[in-house]
Amino acid sequence: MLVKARGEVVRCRAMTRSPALRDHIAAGILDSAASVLAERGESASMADIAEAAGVARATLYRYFPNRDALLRAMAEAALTDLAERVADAKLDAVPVEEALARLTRALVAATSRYRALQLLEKSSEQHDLAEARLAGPLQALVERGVEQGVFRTDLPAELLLVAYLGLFQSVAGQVFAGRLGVEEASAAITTVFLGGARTAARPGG
Amino acid sequence: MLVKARGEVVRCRAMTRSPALRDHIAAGILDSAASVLAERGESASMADIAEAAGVARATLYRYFPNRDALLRAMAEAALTDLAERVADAKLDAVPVEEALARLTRALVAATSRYRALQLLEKSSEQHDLAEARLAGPLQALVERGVEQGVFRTDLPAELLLVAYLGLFQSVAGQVFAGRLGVEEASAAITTVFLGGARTAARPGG
Amino acid sequence: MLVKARGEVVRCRAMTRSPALRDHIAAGILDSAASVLAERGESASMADIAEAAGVARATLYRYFPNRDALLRAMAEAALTDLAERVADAKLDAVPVEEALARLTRALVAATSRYRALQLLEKSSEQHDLAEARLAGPLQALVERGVEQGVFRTDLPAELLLVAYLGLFQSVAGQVFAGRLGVEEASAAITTVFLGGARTAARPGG
Amino acid sequence: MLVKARGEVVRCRAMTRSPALRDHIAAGILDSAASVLAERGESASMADIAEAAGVARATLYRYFPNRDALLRAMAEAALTDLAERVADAKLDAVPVEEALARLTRALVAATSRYRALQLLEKSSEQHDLAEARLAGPLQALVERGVEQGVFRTDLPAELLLVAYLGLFQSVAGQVFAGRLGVEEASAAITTVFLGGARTAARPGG
DNA sequence: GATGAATGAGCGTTCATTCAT
DNA sequence: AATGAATGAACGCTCATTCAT
Repeated sequence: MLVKARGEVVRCRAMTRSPALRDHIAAGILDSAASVLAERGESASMADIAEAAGVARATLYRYFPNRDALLRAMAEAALTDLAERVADAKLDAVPVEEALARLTRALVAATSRYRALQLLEKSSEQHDLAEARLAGPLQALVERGVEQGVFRTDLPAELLLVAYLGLFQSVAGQVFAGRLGVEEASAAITTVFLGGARTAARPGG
Repeated sequence: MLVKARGEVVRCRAMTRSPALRDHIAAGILDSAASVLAERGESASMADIAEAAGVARATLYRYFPNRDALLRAMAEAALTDLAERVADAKLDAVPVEEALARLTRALVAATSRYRALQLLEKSSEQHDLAEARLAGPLQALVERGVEQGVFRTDLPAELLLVAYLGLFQSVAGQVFAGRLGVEEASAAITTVFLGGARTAARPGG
Repeated sequence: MLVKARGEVVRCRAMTRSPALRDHIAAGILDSAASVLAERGESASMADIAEAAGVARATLYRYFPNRDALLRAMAEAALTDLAERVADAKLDAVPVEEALARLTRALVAATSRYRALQLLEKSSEQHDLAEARLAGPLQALVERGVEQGVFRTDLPAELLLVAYLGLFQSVAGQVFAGRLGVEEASAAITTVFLGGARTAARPGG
Repeated sequence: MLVKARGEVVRCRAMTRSPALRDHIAAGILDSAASVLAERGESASMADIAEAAGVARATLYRYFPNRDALLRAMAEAALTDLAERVADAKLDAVPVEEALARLTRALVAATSRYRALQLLEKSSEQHDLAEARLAGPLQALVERGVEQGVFRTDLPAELLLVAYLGLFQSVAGQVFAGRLGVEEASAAITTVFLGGARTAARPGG
């Protein structure tokens, strides 16, 4: 439930008192930030966020050294949440196809929190850094698919993963936008990706 | 060859004299802006852009009333450029698969200019408004694919398009990042999408 | 009737064509400027003035190299006007006291044009430079008064002049403000100054 | 000793913490501003003033919402200062003539601060509003003079006051300019005004 | 020679970030 | 440890002045 806390990234100031309290406040801030960001988009100011969280601006900075750190912490929180769901999905226990479907459904369902991540798509660091948590299991799954001969081998596994993520992000976006239900979106992502990544697939020519 | 021109968006001040000259200068500014933005990211200031373009900041504002307008104009310019390439690809003249491959190659190749668009992905307006130019032919292609029985019919054409775009954006991003060549990326996008969108494709089960 | 023209101050650009036409245009500009300045105060922009005069901003600059020059030209025009009135008053022909009364009446009456001068009070140059035209006769008058034993000799003539000008400016301001008629103002200026400057006057103690 | 304080004009932002500190800083800024303005004239930029005051431009704006407010505050401060000196002079305790001499000496001596006011002479508001503080005692003095038969009654007291102010401003200006010492200036103002305003004075005719 | 555009400087503002209390 | 204030950088804008046509 804790959100980012004494992790390796922040920890800059505010190291005293009970860490539990710290985490609690930090979590509260992140929650407020998430809703403010979701409403007002990335244009929301630190002042807005601080106010929504009920703390002074300077206090906000005590917890998150700068705007970027806050956003990254939010992403981290979301990713942690998603990673949990992925872990819960026991992907290893089922065939690759089934695992992919299950995974996708879980992620799309959790997608509302994921929204904040959209904001970070470009600050590339988090791709490398934070997404590791989520990407790990995905990567593993894709690699298993390759090894088991389910996925084509003419493309590197990383590229397949990139393809999946793009597909996911784009179609999941339709769910945000209210143009698609969770089920339809999940099915679309899964089937299109499987179709495109399966061994059988032969390029158009 | 001119880029944004006497269009409906800008035209705020500086409306006199030869429109051709105006457009030429505006195009130059957009070019400079594109490279600055590409290098320094969205953090580049208007002053930076003005300097790069070799004009005074006030002049910059003469041409683009504010930062947002400038970015939107850049997106427009990029889209126009891409749209031209798509038009040049004569997609109607060849089978859907071939058309898709050609289209993808053209877009990926032009992708460097496309980078600026990344910055705008979220200012949604342009998605609806400007992208129409580019989305039109793509949509048409996908719809042709559906009609000709090349593409699966259990997913709406729009969704297939969304899937393609996500795939494209994600994989093309690898080209930006220097992790992939144009050819590999194009092939990956094309084959994965075709595999996933083809009639033959059967959901994971 | 001509206003500033081929004088020693401006003459910067616009030296061609018929000097008559030039002067005429310049006079027109000064007239427009005077009314605009009178209405809007010194906050009136060059654009406002140019528009009121019916010329392009750049043309305005052709006639008056900068804002200051324009204002100075206006002051000059006003001063010329006043100087004329002073000359007409034949101050030399009458006793000092009478001359002073006449002079004051003439100046106060012409005071409406003088308004523009208010704006320049602080740009000291004109005190030295332009006011010479007007100050000359005044100075002469005061000096005559001193020589003839009408005015006190314990104060330098220049200081008496300064005192007169302050008195004039302040009381004449009441006429601008509509709080005083020309006659009352003139009488007040004259009698107070004469009382204060006359030989008889004895300091407070 | 503090200068403008929790008054009715400023107080825009920065309203918290100790008002004493606020006032102190504001006073410091006004002091710096006064010297900068005195040196460079009204052309001094907000940046110049901020630098001279040793604060950031943004901070300057925190204390004074705009240039005009700053200038007005300076005028207020100067007037308050002058008003204090006038109050200290105990004008009521001595005969009118002596009071006038004392007053004038006090004002001329304080005149260096007064210089900033020159800049504002035309922004009429302060004439009506702020000068009340200073004009009150002066008016009272003049009225006393009239009542006691010291000053002539053929001119309204207000006009005598106007005359005094004009005289003062003009002659005090010579002190600014370094062309006159404090004593000479004071004596000139006093004797000329008394001579002109005394009952005995008879108009030139 | 008159014009539109360009320039540079300043204004007033917002905001992320830092400092002093 | 939390706060208000300070900072610096940028934004969007206006305007006097200059340039190129």
